[in-house]
Amino acid sequence: MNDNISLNEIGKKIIFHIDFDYFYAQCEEIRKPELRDIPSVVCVYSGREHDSGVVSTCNYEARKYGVKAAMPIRAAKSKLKDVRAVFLPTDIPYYQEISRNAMKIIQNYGDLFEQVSVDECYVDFTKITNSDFDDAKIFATSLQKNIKEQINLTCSIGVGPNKLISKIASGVNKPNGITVVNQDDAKNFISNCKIEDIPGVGPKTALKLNSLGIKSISDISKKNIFELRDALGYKTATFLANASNAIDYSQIKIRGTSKQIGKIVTLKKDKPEFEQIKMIAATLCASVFENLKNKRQAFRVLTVILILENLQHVSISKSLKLYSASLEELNKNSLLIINEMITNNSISLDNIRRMGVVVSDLKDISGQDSLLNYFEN
DNA sequence: CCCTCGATCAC
DNA sequence: CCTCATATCGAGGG
Repeated sequence: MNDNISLNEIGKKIIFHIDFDYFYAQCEEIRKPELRDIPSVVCVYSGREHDSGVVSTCNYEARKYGVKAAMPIRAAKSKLKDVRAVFLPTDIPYYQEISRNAMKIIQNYGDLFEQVSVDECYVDFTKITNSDFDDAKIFATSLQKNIKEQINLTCSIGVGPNKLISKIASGVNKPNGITVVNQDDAKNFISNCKIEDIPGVGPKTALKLNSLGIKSISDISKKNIFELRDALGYKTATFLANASNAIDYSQIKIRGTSKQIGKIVTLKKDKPEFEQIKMIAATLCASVFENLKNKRQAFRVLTVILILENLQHVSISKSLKLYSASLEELNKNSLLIINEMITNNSISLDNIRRMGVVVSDLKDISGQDSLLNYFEN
């Protein structure tokens, strides 16, 4: 992390966090406007059993009935059993296309841009606003209007002196909201947030903080930093201590090529034979390979992940001596690892719930003919 | 330092 | 009942 920034500069920054509202469900509304009036739920069907899987996202009509992201599909259906509602599977390529178009509009504002995910990005508006938060509000309004007019997509924007504040701010007025928190208000703003509002603080970290007697954000700044480090580790402790004072040194970072590519699937409920496991592994490898090929990247590290029936994760990885872009290599090594897992770690086949293949330590190989030959196979 | 593995987060 | 993909951190071993 680059903390190498002079103090004068920090106070002047203006960062936008832009978040597309209920994104997948809103994309579906864009192509099927009739969905706007009824609860709609976009689902990730796992295929394990009928209707097994979770809610990816849903529109605000569905939220009125208590439906939420990450909720089991069956639970969502039960909440909506008495009303007309629509359940749809995800169509990621379609959402990506809408995302690309919207992100393009945002990038046209010119300054430093970091896309965090398909529906989220940060933009540095320091220069274009001349560090004026009133100007920033006008830009946010115009940006929102442009995206709405050109793509028919609504978004929520948080404006702050750093990524942390803008990220939290974008969640304050949703959907279609703008929340501006200037430098002077930032400390007060963060003090009134809940601990779990801080990005990076999930259930586990909240629990650890609680056991230190920390229940509010101002409790964090009162806590001894060394105690905090012992409990949370250096990075998280430092980040949180700063965050509790509305300080965030993290920089907007243009994201290049991916650092890892993976594919994970849920197995059908019946007890798998080893032959089936091998076939699934081959499918996973083929999918990862496709992705690798499209991105023109080679890998050096291969990881196989098993998720057991008790939801425990087990993973084994192997580093190759050389970078590889070969499906053969991928297949061969994934099988080696799976064999090792089953023999060494005494994992029985019918205890496997999900299986995944991930490649990492990736290298861009576009333009390298010798390696590209691998891809033609 | 590098490697491997697990944990955590958040989408 | 419990998806899927990615990034990051830290511990522990070498």
